[in-house]
Amino acid sequence: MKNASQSNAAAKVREELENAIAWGEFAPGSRLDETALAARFGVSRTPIREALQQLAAAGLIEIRPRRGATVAVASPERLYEMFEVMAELEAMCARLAARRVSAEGLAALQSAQAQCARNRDDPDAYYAANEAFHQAIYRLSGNGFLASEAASLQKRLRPYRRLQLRVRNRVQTSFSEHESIIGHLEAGDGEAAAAALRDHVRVQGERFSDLVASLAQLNAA
Amino acid sequence: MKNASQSNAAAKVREELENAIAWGEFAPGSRLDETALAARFGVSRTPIREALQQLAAAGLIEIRPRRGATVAVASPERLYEMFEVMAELEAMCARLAARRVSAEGLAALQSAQAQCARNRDDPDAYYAANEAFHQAIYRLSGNGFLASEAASLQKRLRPYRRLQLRVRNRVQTSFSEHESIIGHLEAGDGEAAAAALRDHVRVQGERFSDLVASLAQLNAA
DNA sequence: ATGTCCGCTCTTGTATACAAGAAAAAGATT
DNA sequence: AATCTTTTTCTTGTATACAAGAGCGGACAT
Repeated sequence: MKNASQSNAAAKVREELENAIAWGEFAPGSRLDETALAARFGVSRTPIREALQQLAAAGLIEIRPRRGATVAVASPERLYEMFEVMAELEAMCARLAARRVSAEGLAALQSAQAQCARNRDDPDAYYAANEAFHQAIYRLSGNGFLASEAASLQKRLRPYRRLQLRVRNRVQTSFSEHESIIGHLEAGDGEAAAAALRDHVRVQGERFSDLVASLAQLNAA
Repeated sequence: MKNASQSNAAAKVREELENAIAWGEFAPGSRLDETALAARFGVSRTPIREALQQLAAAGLIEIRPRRGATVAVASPERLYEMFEVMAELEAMCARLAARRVSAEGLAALQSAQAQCARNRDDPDAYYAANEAFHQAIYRLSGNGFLASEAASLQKRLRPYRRLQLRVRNRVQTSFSEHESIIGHLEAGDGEAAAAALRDHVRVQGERFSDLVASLAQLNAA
C-alpha cells in the first residue's frame, strides 16, 4: 500500500519527522533546528531542508523566511475548521462506498474493526487501528484521489486526534459508532452512512471543549 | 490576500513555475531539468530543488528518485476523481456560505460575476475572472481552512480547467450557472446552492468527453 | 540487420563552503 | 538601574564541489 523505503535520504527523513510529530515528540510550536536534525539523522543539512520543504507544503510544519521551521500550531478555530472538512471528506467516502461496496470490501472493513476491538484498552494502539479503519473506508470509496486527500488530512490531524481518544469513554463510543457505520454500508444506505461518519468525525458540542482542553495540555508539555 | 513577494528565491521560483505550468508552458508530462531551470531563473540548483520539492508535495509535479521531475500527468479516471472532489468541496463552501452570507459578501460575489461578464469573449480572461468568482465563494464559506484547501485544488486543476472553457458555449453556460448560484445564496438556500455548484463543477456526461478531448489536444501539443 | 554488453556521459542526490539576516549579548548613555 | 545602540554570534539561504545511479551509444557477436 505504501512505497516503503525510498532510496534517498530526504524521503526517509521526511517520514521519520512525520512520525515524530504525530507521536508528540515535537509538539506544535516547537522549533526544528536544521543542524540539530542533521546531526540526529546523520546527514547534511541539504536533505533535511528538502524534507522540511515537503512537510511545510503538506501543512505539518511552518517555515518563516530566515526564521526557521516550527511545528504547525493550529488555533482552536482552525482546528474546528479542519475537522469540519475532514468530516465532510469522510462522509463523501461513505456515500461513494455505499454504492460500490463488495464482499471483500466489507470483509476488510470488518477485519479493521476487529483490530480496533482487540485494542480497546490501549488508546495508542486503538488510535492506530482506528486510522486503519478509516483508511479502509477511504479505499472503499473507489475514488483514489479522494482516498489520498483524506489520508493526507488524517496525517495532518494526527497530533490532535491522538489525544482525543484519551477522553473518558471516547474509545468505547468510537467503537460503537464504527459498528453503526458498517451497518449502514452493509445496508447500502449511503446517506445514512455519510451522516454517521460525519457525526463520528466532527467535533461539536462537548467534544470541542474536550479538544481545546487536550490542546492546552499539549502546549503545557 | 496573498503574501506577495517572498524574500527568498525558492519561493519566487515556485510561484513562477506554478504559473508556467498553469498556462501550459510546461505541459503535463514534460521534463523539468534542474540545470536548465537554474539557468532560466539565474540561481543555483539549490533553490530550484526546494521549489520542486514543494510543487511535488502539492501534487503539481512528480519526482521519481534519480529520474528527475516531470509535470504531473493525470489519467482521465484520475481527472474525473479530482473534479468529483472539487465539486464536493465547492458544494460544501456554498452550503456554509448560505448560512453566513452578508451584504458585503454578496457584493463581492456580484462584482466578481460582473468581471466575468466583461470577459465573456476571451476564454483566458474569463478563466481568470471565473477563478476569482469561485475563490469569492470559498471565502464566503467562513471556513478559512476549507477555503485554502479548495484554492489549492483549484490550482492543481488549472492546466485542465483552462482548456474546458474553450469548449463551444461553455463560457455562456458557466456564466448563467453563476447567476443561479448567486440567486440561491441570496435566497439563503444552502442545499440548492450546494447542488448548483456541485453540478457546475462536476464533469459528467458529455462534459467528460470534452475533457478527455482537450486532454488529448494537450498531449499532442 | 538485430540484439546484447560494456563504457561514457549526463543528471540527480548529498556534502561542504560561503553570504547575509536575525537573535542575543555587551556596551554606552541618560 | 534601565533602555537604546552596537557588535558578536548563530542560523538560515544560496552556491559550488563531489559522488553515484540512469540512460545513451558504440562495439561486438549472432
